Amino acid sequence: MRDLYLTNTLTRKKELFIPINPGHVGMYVCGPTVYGDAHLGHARPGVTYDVMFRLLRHLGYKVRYVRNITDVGHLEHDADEGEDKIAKKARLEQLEPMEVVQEYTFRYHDAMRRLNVAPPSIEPRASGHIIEQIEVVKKILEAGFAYISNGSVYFDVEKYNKEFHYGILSGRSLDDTMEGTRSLDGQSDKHAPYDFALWKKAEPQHIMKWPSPWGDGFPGWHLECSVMGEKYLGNEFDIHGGGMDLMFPHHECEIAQNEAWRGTQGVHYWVHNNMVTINGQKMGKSLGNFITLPELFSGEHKVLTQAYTPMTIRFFILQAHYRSTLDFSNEALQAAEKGYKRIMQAARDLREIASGAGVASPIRGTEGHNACQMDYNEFLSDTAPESCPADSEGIKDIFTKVYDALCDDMNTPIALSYIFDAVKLINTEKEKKGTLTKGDIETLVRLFDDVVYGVLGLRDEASSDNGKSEKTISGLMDMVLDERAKAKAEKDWPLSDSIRDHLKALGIEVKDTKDGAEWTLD
RNA sequence: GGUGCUUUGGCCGAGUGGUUAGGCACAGGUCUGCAAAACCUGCUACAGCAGUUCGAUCCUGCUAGGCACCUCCA
Repeated sequence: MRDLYLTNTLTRKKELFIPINPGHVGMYVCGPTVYGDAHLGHARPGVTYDVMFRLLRHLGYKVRYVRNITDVGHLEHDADEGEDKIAKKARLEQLEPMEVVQEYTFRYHDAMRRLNVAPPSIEPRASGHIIEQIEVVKKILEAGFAYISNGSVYFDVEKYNKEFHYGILSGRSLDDTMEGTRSLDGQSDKHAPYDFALWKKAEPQHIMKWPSPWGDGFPGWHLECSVMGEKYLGNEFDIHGGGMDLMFPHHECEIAQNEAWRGTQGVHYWVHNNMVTINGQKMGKSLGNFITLPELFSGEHKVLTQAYTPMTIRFFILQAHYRSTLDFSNEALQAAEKGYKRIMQAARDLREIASGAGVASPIRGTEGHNACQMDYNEFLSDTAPESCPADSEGIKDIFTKVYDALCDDMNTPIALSYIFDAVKLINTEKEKKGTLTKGDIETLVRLFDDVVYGVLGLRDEASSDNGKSEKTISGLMDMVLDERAKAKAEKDWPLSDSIRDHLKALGIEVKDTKDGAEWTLD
C-alpha cells in the first residue's frame, strides 16, 4: 500500500499515516448544524473529506466514515445567553424544530449529492444520542472534571488543566485563554468563563428538552461529537476532520471530554480544512456574507454574475490545497469552469481514442449519477495500482506524480496540474494519431477512471443523465449535422452558419474538425 | 490585548536553497470558408529592509499590510 502523509494539527507537521488497525480507517468529520441552507463554506469540508474518503478507499483501506448532523445543542452567541439555533429558527418560522431539521437535512443532502459528495458510512444525529450523552456527562462528573450548577453541568477546565493540557490542539495555554475570554455579566452559573456546558438546563418554555438526572435540559454542543465518535469508531480512532474554525473551542473541548471520560485524547490525526473567503473575509453565516449552494447553482445572488454548476464548484475547491484559504470571485469561478470543461472534453476524446485502440474504457463519471442509492462501487472498483502499463516515460511520470501528489497531504492542485499534462497528450493524440502506445492509452484511461472520476470525484455534467434521451439527442444531432455537412459541401455558408447558431442558442456547440463536425452539450 | 497563519506574475493558485508548477486571461502563429477547439510561441513573479550562504522567492530578524481563532460558525 502506498504511504500517505497527512498534516496533523496536533503536531503541525506532515506525518506518515499509520492506522490503528492495519487496513482499516475510522474517520469522523463534523457535519452541519441544520438550521439553514448549506453555503460555499460547507462545500469545502464536504468535498475535502469526500476526497479523503475516496482516496483512502482507493489506496485499499476499508473506511468507516462518520459525519454527524447537529440538530440540537448548538447555541448562538455565548453559551449562557444564546438560544439554540434550531429552536430559534423554528420559533421564527413557527415550525416544530424537527421540521426545520428535516427540511435542511434534506437540502444539505441534495447539495452534497449535486457536488458528487458520497454519503458517509454513518450519519448520526445529536438528538438520537441523548441517552448516550447523558451517560457520558455522568462519567465526567464521576471523574471529577465537571460540576453541577443550577440544573446545568459544566466542564471544569481549570481542574482538567492541572492534569492535562487544555489547549493542546490549538496551541495555547489556559493563561492565554483566560486573558482573551470576555468577562460575563456576572449572572453566570459557571465557575469560570472558559468552562463549557456539558448539559444545559432548559427553561420551561423551551421546546427541545429531555429529562436527565439534573432536570430537563439538552446536551452541550461539544459533547455530541465525542459521544458519537466513540460510539461508532471506538475509544480511539484514526482521523477527525473539520473546519479550522472548529479547532477552538469545539475540538479542544472534545479532547478534554475524551480525556476526562475515557482516559485518552481519542483521535490520532486531527485534520483541518481552511476557510472560503469572499473579498478576503471569511464566508460565514454569522457574518452574513455567504452564498448558499442553491444560489450558486442558480446564479441568484447579487454578487454572482452567472450560475455555476456543482462540478465547477468542486473543481474550484480542488484547485486549491485544503489547508489554504480559498478566495471566492466570479473571475476565479469562471476560470475553474473552463479548466473543468477542458478536462472533461479530454476525457471524452480519450474514450474515443481508447475504443479506437481496442482498449477497454469503462470510464466512469459519464453515466447517470444517483447518490440517493449508496453506490460506492462507482469509485471503488480498483485499488491504487503499484505499476502502470505505459510505455512512454512522460506518461509513467505523470502517473507517478499524480499519486505522489495525492498521497502528499492530499495535494489536489498538484495532482490536477499533472492531469492537465495528460490532457495535453490526449489532445496531441487526437491531432496526430499514433503518438501513444496501447499501454499509454491504458494508463491514461486508468488515470481518468481512478483519479479524475474516482478520487477527485469529478463527473461529466455535459453527458446526459438518461441513456435513452442521450440516444435520441445523438440521433437528432447526426441528422442535423448531416444536413449541415451537405450545405457546407455546396458552400452554402449562410445555411450552415445558421444551423450552427441555432444549435448554439440551444446550448449545443458545434466544432468543425478534420474528421467532421463534433458537438458538445453545455 | 493573547495565539497562530499569511503576503507569489493581469487574476486564481502550487512549490522549492541554485532548474518551466498548473489553470484562466492576454499577444503572435499553425489549422480553418468563417468560427470554435486544439497545438506552437511569448508574458518568468515571489511585500519591503537587513542578515546567514558560493547562491534565497524558499532559512533568520525587523518593518508594513492582510487574515483567522480567543463568542456561534465548515
